[in-house]
Amino acid sequence: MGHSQQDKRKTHERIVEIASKRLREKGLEGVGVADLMKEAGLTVGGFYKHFSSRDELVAEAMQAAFGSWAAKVRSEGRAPADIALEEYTASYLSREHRNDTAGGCPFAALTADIARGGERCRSLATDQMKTNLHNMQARMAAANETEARRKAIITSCLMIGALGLARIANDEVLASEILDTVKAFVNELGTK
Amino acid sequence: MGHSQQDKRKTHERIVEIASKRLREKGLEGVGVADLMKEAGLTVGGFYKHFSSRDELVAEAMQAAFGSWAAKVRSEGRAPADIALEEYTASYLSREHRNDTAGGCPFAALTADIARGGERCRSLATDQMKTNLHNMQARMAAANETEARRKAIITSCLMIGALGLARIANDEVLASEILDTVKAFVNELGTK
DNA sequence: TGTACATCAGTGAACGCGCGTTCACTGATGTAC
DNA sequence: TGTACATCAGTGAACGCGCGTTCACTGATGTAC
Repeated sequence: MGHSQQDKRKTHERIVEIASKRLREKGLEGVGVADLMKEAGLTVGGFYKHFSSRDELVAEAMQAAFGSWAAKVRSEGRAPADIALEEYTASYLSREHRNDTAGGCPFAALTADIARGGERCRSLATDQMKTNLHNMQARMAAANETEARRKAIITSCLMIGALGLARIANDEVLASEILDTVKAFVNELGTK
Repeated sequence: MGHSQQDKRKTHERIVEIASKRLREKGLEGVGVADLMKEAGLTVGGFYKHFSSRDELVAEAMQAAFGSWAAKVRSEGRAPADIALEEYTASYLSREHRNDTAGGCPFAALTADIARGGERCRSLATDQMKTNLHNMQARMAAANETEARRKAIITSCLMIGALGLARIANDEVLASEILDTVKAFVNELGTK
C-alpha cells in the first residue's frame, strides 16, 4: 500500500467507480459503506480519508455514473449524426443493457431515486438531461429544430421507459417484445 | 378502540392504504414500520397483529397501489374506447400526477424498486403490466390487433418514461415541456 | 338480564442487529539534515 | 548516502442510533351460564 498522492487518487477513483455501479444496481440507499470499501479491497475506516460523508460519495458516484455512461455512448457512435441513432438504440435497447443495470444508463437505473433525492442530486441530473436531449436532438432527422427537439424528447422518454418496463418484466418474451418494438419505432421516427 | 372483526379489517386496510402511498413516495425501503403505524394513529407493537413481517405489508401495499390506481383510471374514463385515451393522457401526464407520486401510478413511482425487488414483487407487477397493456390496446385506434399492441407498448413506455423524467427535472418549464410534448404525441398516435 | 371468563387488538418498553461515523494506532513514504 | 522525523492512507475495534421484531401487559368486546 503506497502513500503517494497518485496512489490516493487512484484509490479514490476506484471507490467512486465501484459506488457508481453498486448504487445503480441497488439504489442510492441500497449499499453500505463497508461493503463498498470491501469490494475495493479496503476496510471501513479509510473511507473518511476520501469522503466527508456517505452523501458526498453518492454525489460523486452519480456524477461518475453520468460521465461513464456518456463516455460509453461516445465510444459507440462517432459524431451525433443520423447514423448514430441506430447504433444508440441498438445498444440502449439491447438485452445486455437490460441485464446490466450496474453499468447502464443512470436515468433508467435511478429514475425514482433521483426524483426523491436532494436538490443537489436533482440539479445534477437535470443538467445531464438537458445535455442528453441536446445530443439526441442532433441525431434526429427533422424538418426544423422544433421538430427535432420534439423527437428528442419523445425518443428519450420512450427509451428510458422501455428499459424500465423491460427490467420489471419477469417474462423474458415480454421484455424482448418491449425492447424490440420500441427500438423499431424510434429508428423509424428518428430517420423520418 | 373496538375489537370486532370489522374494526380489525378496517384498521388493516388503513395501514395498507397508508403504506401504499408512503412506499410510492419514498420507495420500498424508504419508510419504517413505526412511522406507518404512527400515521395510522397506532403504535408499533400492534403491527404484528396484522402482518407477519414488513415484507408482507410491502407485498399487500403494492397490490393495493395497483388496485387503487386501476380504480382511479376506471372512474375517469368509462369503457376503454377511443375517447378514453385523451382523458387518460390528460390525467396521467398532468402536473398533478407529476407532483403526486404517493397517489400516482406505481410503475412510474417504483420502476427501479420493482426491478430490484424479489420475484413475488416482479411477478405481481408483470401481471399488472400485461393487464395494463391489454387495456391500453383497447384504447388505440389501429388497423389491426398487431398494430394496436405496438401502439399500446409505445404509449405505455412513453408515458411512464415522461412522468419519470418530469419528476427528475428540477426545472418546471422543462418538466411541463416533457409532459405536454408527450401528451400531444400520444394523443395523435392513438387516434391515428 | 346479569355475572364471570376468554379472547385478542392494541400498547410501549426492550432486544438485537446493521450501518454510518469516530478514533487510536500502524507502517510505508517523503523530507530535512 | 545515511539517519531521524513528520505525514498520512489505511486498519479495525468501538460507539450511537434507527429500525424490525418480540413480549408481557391492558382493557374492551364477545360468549357461556
